[in-house]
Amino acid sequence: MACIPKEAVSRMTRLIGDADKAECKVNKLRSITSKLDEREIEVEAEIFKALADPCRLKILSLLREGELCVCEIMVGVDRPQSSTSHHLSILKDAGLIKERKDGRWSRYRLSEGAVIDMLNLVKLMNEAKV
Amino acid sequence: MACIPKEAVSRMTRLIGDADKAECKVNKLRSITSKLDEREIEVEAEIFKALADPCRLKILSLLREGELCVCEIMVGVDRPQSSTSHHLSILKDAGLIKERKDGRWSRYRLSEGAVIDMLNLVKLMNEAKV
DNA sequence: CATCCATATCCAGTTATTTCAATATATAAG
DNA sequence: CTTATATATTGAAATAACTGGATATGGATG
Repeated sequence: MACIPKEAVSRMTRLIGDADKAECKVNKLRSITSKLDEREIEVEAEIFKALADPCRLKILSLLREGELCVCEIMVGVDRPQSSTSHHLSILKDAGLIKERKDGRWSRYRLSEGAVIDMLNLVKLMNEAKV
Repeated sequence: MACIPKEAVSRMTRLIGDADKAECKVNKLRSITSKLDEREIEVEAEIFKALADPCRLKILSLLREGELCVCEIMVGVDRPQSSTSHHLSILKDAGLIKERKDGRWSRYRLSEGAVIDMLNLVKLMNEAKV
């Protein structure tokens, strides 16, 4: 309850007309968000944040072709090493890609699961917009 | 070609062993990213960015129940008016929600299409992580 | 047309992200 | 055990994003 918006409650009363019904709706709305797991939402936002960068989306496109090591990804996205490595760690922390150490090389691949579905979906949404 | 990582190319030669094969792989990797539409990726990142905030995820949860006006959303997410309005405009610009003006009230609803699938998918990914 | 009211926009302060060079770590090879 | 090499981490500057109060906009109402 960071800032109880009393202002909004009175607006709702005007909107709905009946003070009791408005009160009821307030409780209903609050119950929806209070049932949400704060931690879980945080993690979901983290996953979306990892996807919210053009360079990282390019990395994921590259990895659709299969496992690649960092130097190959650098070439694919045309970025310096430290930058590439940083993006990879964000994707890994979000669980979108997996790492496999192979001597001094690090090989990355897409995580099994919903990553590809996600990328396909957003492509669909984009087309729908236009 | 912001910064051609020659360093990476020589690494790839060492990784692959054969200089010709390495050259070939470089071209293949570059062709993947050069075929990507820069503008399209930008828009996709924009969509993910809109989803990458806990408050906005809460708003989308609220709207799964149906159309709501701004004052109701304020109550649901417990944020001041300007903040709520700002988040709504980001979601709208990304095409995730639609607005309907009704006198001086603004009513928002989820866009038809893939929004809900997206939210369900990320929930799945989250569970898979744990 | 003056006023009220719901929402949007602007603004300034704060915090988070991106970027890349420089440095650190860690594996391999001599 | 010293050197070379592949990647990770750090640090610092630039940019972008979030927040909430103040103000503007635009519809409704008298």
